[in-house]
Amino acid sequence: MDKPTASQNIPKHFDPGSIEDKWYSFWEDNGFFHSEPDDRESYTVVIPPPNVTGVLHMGHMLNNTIQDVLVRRARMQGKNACWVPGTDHASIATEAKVVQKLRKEGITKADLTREEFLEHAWDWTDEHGGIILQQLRKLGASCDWERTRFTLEEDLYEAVVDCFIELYERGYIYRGKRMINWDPEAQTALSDEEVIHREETSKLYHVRYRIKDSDEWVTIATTRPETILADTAVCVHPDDERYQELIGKTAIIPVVEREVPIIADEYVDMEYGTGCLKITPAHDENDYQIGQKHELEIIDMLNPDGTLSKAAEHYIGEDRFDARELIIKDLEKSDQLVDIEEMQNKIGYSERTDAIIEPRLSLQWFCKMDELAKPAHENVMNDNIEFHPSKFKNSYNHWMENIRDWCISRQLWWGQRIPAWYYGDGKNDYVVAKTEEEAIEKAREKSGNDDLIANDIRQDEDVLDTWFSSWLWPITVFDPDFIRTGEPNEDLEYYYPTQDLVTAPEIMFFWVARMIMSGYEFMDEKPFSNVYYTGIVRDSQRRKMSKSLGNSPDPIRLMEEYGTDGVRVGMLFSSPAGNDLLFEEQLCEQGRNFANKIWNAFRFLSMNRTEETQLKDSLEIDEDNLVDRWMFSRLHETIDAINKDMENFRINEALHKIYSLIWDDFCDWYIELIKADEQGASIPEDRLSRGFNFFEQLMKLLHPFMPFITEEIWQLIRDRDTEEAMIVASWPEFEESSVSESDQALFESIQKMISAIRNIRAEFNLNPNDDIDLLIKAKNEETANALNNNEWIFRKLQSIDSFEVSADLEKPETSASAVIEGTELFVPLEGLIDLDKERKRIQKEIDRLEGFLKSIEGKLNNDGFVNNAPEDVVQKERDKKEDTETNLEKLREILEELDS
RNA sequence: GGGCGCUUAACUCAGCGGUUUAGAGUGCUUCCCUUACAAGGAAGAAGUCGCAGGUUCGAAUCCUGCAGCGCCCA
Repeated sequence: MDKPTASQNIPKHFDPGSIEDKWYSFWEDNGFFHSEPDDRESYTVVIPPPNVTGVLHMGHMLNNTIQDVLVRRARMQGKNACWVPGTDHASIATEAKVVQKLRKEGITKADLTREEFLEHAWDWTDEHGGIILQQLRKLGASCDWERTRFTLEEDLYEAVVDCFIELYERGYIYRGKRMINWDPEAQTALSDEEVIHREETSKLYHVRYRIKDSDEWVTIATTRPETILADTAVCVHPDDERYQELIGKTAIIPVVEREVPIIADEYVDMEYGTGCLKITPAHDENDYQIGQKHELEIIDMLNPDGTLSKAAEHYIGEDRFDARELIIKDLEKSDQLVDIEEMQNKIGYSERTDAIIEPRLSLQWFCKMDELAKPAHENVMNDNIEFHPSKFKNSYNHWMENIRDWCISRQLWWGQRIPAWYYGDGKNDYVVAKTEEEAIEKAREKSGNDDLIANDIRQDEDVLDTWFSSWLWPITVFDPDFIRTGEPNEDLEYYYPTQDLVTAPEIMFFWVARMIMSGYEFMDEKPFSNVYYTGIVRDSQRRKMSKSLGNSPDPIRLMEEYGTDGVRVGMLFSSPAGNDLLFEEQLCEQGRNFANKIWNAFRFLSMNRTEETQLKDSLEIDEDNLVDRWMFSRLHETIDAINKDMENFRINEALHKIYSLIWDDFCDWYIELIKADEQGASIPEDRLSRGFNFFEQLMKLLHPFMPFITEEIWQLIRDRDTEEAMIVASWPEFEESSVSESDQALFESIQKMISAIRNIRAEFNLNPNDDIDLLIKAKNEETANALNNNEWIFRKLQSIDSFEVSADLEKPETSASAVIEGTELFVPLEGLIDLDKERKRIQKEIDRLEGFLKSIEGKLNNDGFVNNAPEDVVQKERDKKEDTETNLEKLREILEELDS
């Protein structure tokens, strides 16, 4: 490939669209993403598998960019980096979409057999599946695509079934009738985590119940009056003086006219409502507990679709909310509705269908949590697994301490079918087995009926919670057989435990906690060492970006418009760990502009290159050149800082540092200073070579963040063999000896002097091309020498006629001046200078320094400070005081002379 | 109700070990199309770090309380 040189036309604007696909294919085709176990240290990340039929949104964009940054850096560090991609079948979400699609075609789920439905679901998956993986490629994700997994693949499916059987045999899984969250829309049970509670204004209805054989009434309060139909008791607090008389009497439930006992239980809050509680054991968790305690009747008044069942006796077939209206009218008619009060309460909605959740007593499969949770809890609290940021340990701790058994069965078809087989209607007439044959055998044994045949048993119709499959992800992506065999294969041995997991805090309980549980249960080892929680991407009104709100920009469009590198940088820039990110397109613009800046730095260097130019293989600075030494020192200082930031997952900080090193140090100063000495001339070869060498180092540091432009430039700088590609280039090594504080201090003080001169030019409207004379009265001989040696820096950056530096220099008259660290700068401006303006300028600086001095003196005059603060801190203040006093003195002198 | 956060420039946010009268990007003002880059350069204005206490020699930073906002859990 020809390297761009002076003779070629390099476009002024970087065009990301023209190179991204090229480099992505190059990386993929050459196997750079692929990992096989070897002798190197492994660095492994498993992707949080997105919904198989989903499309990329901004949250994915952020999350996967962060993963890619971590993986690419690890790869450059020489680790065997493996990022396993894949998708999740997302049981309820996908099934809901398929049901919706069928509905549009006039088909309801009930019309279909399980097999027919699954055929539709697979068609849907084939049609929409994998789009998101394609989109991840666009984002530059360096995933090992050969390891792509899908949670419903045959062997992963089998692993989940194995896991169920194994945990059943270990005594963790049981079947029971318990209060669960029922989604009437999807008609399935949900786990506690799948219910979203939202605060709303509701009505609290006060309803009076007649006391049997008396004219007395008791008034209860409820937000769900339709459930009155299933009341089986009224409950008061045993210490409530208002109701002592009533305890033990019988109340008559309105509308259904059922007689129920009035019981006493300390659960009742005397302050809430009327202090009288209606008890509906079938439709409220707490009522259920009380019901159990007092052996109350349980009346289930709801059908699975949320309509009223025969057990309700009234409004049968009506939806529960219509029934609510109807019963209110009837209560009014019978004069039993006493009051309607407005109040705030939390209402549970289905995470997926947004239907209002009905607590319902139901026979489901549960996974016991206490034993499984123990090591998972401990090992996060003791930082064996580190959370970043650590504040999330608190919510994790709280959840773990209050953990409840996990409802794992779902009344759905899309997922891993529960391997339980029933041979009768009795509570325990079932066996858990992997195949029908095994089930028959076990059933024969358990029932004692040796004549049982396949027709006598039927498999459980339900599937398992999606998270019951994805909690095995870090294990089964490497070895799906492990759950069954207990013998790790080579991959599992090598890659497990993985290193880092990057995910959103909202799935800490759904997924992270459970992966940790399954990791310890099956592997006896953590699944990962670090969990990095990203922020939530919000819009400028702080709303979470979501499809339904339509407030999320399409990331693909953004990448096309701003370039993938630009969008990646834009997202990372304002995204510290765990803090939400208010996304605006402007962020992408900043990223794009940065890419363009880099491109033009490259363009400039290339324009000074000819076919004959020889670049040195590696960076060797000119030790006699302060600018080289300074840049080298800054480079190493930054390598060190970036390494530390990355180790602490302060990714945005690391990005800021490389951004500033490239833009502020390299472009604004280093490049300016290696420019040719004469207009129209080319940069001498050795200087140019060092420029390129530095640039190569910068590109390496930037590569994890901006993979495309860095690879493009890397490849345009030299001809490289495939294995010399940027993606596998070695991460720059930090050398402490390369950092020189004195070189940096000297150069920085020269930078300040240049800025001071520029300020003078701006204040007095001097054209950049107008020559000035510069006289510098150095604070001492040493400084005078140093500045004299670097006269060329001043001349390169400023149009200067005469340049004079000395420790004892006679001040010129009518000049503009500045004092930098005790060194005085004079720019004679006879005729041009506005003395009044200059006086004000100097006075302003004096005021600033006086304020500064005052604060220093405040500290030094404080005995407590001088006696208690560490000596070096006190000394620093003394030095500052002295320097400031020197500067002030000089400025005052200058001002005096201006006045005379 | 319990827990966790947040409140810093006009806007969006950094500020991790307490010690340069607080940083970045955007926006704003002035100048500059100086042949790498106007998607740029230079200079500049802009903040009693939510409020009130406390600890300390010293607090945006640690502690307590309050207010406002947000999230999670029941």
